[in-house]
Amino acid sequence: MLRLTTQRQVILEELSKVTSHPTANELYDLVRKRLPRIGLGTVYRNLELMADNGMILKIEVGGTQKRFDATTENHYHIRCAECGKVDDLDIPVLNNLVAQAAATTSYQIIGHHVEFTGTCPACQQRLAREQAAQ
Amino acid sequence: MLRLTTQRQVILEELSKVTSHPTANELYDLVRKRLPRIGLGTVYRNLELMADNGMILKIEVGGTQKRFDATTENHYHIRCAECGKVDDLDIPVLNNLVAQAAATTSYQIIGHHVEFTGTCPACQQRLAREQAAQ
DNA sequence: CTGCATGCAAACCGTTTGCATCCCC
DNA sequence: GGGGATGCAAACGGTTTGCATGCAG
Repeated sequence: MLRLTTQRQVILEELSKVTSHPTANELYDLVRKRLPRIGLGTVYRNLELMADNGMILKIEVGGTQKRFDATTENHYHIRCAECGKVDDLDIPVLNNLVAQAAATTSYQIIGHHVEFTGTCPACQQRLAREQAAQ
Repeated sequence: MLRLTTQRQVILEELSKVTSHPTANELYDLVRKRLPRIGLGTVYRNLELMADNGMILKIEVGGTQKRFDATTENHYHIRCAECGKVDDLDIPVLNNLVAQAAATTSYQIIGHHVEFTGTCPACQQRLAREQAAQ
């Protein structure tokens, strides 16, 4: 089944090196430093494939682009409404919430995700500076 | 400020009539029955505008398209991994979660959203039928 | 050797935007 | 009358896909 190609290895390695929840394009830039001839399509195909196989986590949060994470255990995120940056949140996963939801819906539940929206420190400063300038 | 145009009224009315969290395109189809000459751009512009003014809720969940909701109070959703359908979940909003998150991040928190993933009843049946057929 | 995986480029789809015209205040 | 709002169509950005070739098993 899953063939162990150089591209696949390098994509996974580069994703593991980084904690920034990169988009496919950001990862493409990282991987291209080691494999200059890799195609963007290959990056997309492999990210999708590895996510399906549970090797990585696909984070489909608000904002336009999908993001990826080498940490596969469920955890929550906060996204900056200004710049789109995504950080991990260190709060416990609410497993009891799944039971609660299961009791009120006829869907068969697969998983859940909590996403906070906020302003990251850098954008807080920038906004304060811009306001002061007026 | 917000001018009360026919288009704006009709978009809001049609969104209020419906509980299905329509995408911009679905809403465009609904609105076009009453205003055949309305442009898709107008629908997008007004949805964005009304969301910014707190008149409607913009739901940026997983999946590709944004969805909209005339109910503006925070509530949680479940999305079918198969067909993309989105339904409301009748579980209480976790306001204490915001305090918990605030304590562990340097972001200034604006809000939060919980999204469950699952298989909707219709897709459960379809999948069972497809499996039986093999 | 076989067929899955790749590189490349074109297509796709949802969304945004520029512009001339319109019409609400 | 003036400035925001509209309709239209073109542009945009992220993602997917078709195809000929390459390479892992």
